[in-house]
Amino acid sequence: MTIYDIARQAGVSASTVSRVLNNRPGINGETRKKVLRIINETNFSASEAARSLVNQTSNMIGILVSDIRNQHHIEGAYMISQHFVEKGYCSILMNAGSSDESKAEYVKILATRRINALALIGSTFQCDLVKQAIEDYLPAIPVVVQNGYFDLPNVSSVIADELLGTMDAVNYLYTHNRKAIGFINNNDTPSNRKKMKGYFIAAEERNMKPRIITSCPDDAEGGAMATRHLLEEYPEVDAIIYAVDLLGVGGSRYLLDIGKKIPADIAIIGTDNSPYSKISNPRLSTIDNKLDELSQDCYEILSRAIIDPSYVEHKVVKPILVHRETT
Amino acid sequence: MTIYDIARQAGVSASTVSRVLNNRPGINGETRKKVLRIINETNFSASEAARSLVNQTSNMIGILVSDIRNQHHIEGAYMISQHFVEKGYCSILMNAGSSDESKAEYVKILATRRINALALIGSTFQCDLVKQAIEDYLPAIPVVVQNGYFDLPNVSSVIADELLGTMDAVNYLYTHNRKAIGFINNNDTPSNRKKMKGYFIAAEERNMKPRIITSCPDDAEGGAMATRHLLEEYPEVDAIIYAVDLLGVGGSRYLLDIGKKIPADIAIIGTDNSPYSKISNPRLSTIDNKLDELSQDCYEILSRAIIDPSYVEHKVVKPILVHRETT
DNA sequence: CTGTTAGCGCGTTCAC
DNA sequence: GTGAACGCGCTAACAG
Repeated sequence: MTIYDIARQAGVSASTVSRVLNNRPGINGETRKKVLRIINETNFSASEAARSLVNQTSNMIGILVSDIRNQHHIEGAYMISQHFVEKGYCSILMNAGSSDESKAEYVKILATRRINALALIGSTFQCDLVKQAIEDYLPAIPVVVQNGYFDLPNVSSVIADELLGTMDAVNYLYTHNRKAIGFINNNDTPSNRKKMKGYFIAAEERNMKPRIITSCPDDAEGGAMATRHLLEEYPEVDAIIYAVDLLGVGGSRYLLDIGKKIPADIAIIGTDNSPYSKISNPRLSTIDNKLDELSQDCYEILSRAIIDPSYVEHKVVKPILVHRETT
Repeated sequence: MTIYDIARQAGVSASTVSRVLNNRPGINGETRKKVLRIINETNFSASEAARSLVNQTSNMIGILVSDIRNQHHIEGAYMISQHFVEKGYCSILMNAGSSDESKAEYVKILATRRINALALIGSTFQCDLVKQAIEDYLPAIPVVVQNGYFDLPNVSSVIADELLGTMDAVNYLYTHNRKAIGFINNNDTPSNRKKMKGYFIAAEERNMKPRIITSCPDDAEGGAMATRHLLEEYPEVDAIIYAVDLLGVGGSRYLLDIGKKIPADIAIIGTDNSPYSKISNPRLSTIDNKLDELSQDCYEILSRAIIDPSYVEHKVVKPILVHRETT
């Protein structure tokens, strides 16, 4: 079913149908009505492929997330997606996978679909392959990275100052009488590197020996295990900062299980102010990296850049400490 | 940049470029190499819009979820998406919103994109508007509903027998000496109606008075509140089944806070075997509706139906009870 | 093995 | 206010 079929049934030409479809002015009211009637009767829907081809624009916004099952990334994707949908775009969300290769591949896939803008959610997109893919295949459309940075003329960034956030956490704990503060990291990402760096800097400033687990499985179980390891190596630990809330949830559960009191014996601070931190028992204190604010900014930047392709912005937002039951 | 540009630079015709692009056999090795070189040098990527137009297929799979932030729906979407991506499809995930209107609207949007297949994740898609939209706009492509059913020739379904699951939970509690079993529901969905129906049937079979909260906010806070209401009305309650794990997490926290022992005083069973149930403290016993199995089945059915458009299947999977620390 | 031609479904001139 | 003709970028059929 094409506009020609509609045209024939309505006794008009295809261009008239096209005009009706696109709400163009300068059409006889009766003609318009008749065409509209046929369109509805036949449940006709115009091919976006054909439209995209002639209009040279797909009306689509690409949103890439390394793993859509990740709660705080999907929240960001959600926010951006909803905003664009409201503006009439068709925003398509894709799971880009964990490897750099597959992320770059997805950039290319979206390029073949001729998207109008691209949002990359998460610091792990910040890698050479993705940068290269953008340079090669999307050199001219607006791109924004949530929590990552590229030195490219068409890509903006909105970054949480996680180094500062972690430093604040260490300093808070230190000034509240914790002198053996540990840090537990899950995996190696640009974002986590900033957190660790913040931890090291603050520890050094306070003349504290760093007590750190640099990697563990990315779940509650992993947090528990890593906590055990940390305590085995540094039994004196009286506070732990976790690179991710979920780790802290597992860790606090483990500490409770072995008879520690929280926060009396050991204080705990997670990261991200995720739903997990709110519902865990005890409720987790956490470094709020303001991910929702980041996403909001991503959307706004992209919106502007779609109108003015020369628009690029690099923004940094400051995290805050949220105190609940573990500090 | 089009294949004509490539053709000119390579000194061949556009069809040769097209053949190279599509790995068609019967091309001189040298010619192929030269074309490939130019393609790489120029970072050319073929327009999918044009391809879709001529091939009459977009190579896209639509996946609709009412709210992508919902953890167990996104898990399903993830699984289906990954499978199709491996098969070379471009699977696009969209947030269809909570209203029936917007869900139907998204069906239409995907129709204009001429997707090859559609997966609807969640029982809330089971409504007249969506059914109508499928009939009108996607009457001929394979559709599958996870946890919902339509009487339409092209739509399959994979359904969790939640009625049975809830009955099992009631019966388990009853045979373990709980005689005042409550049920807490969040919102009105086809899926939740089945759970409540199961609860009512089992309660009646055991001659138990139904003790129920029919709606509450869809979060831990809401679960806590609803639990308080339930206890106010029925102080004798010695077990509670929650329509959703997260409600149970909030509920158990509330019960602990007011000094109840779990499961000694009150046993608790959630629903879905979600991550929340695993990490909560105490760890939640839960009705596992096997959502991952459902999604896997959705994928398999859709795969088959893409090849054989007459293929339709309606499958029911049985839930099981998972016992952890609250029973 | 390769080029020419036509057409996919739509939007957009430019006539009338 | 409306239609005819062309072109968007690509693939397929047919020649050669």
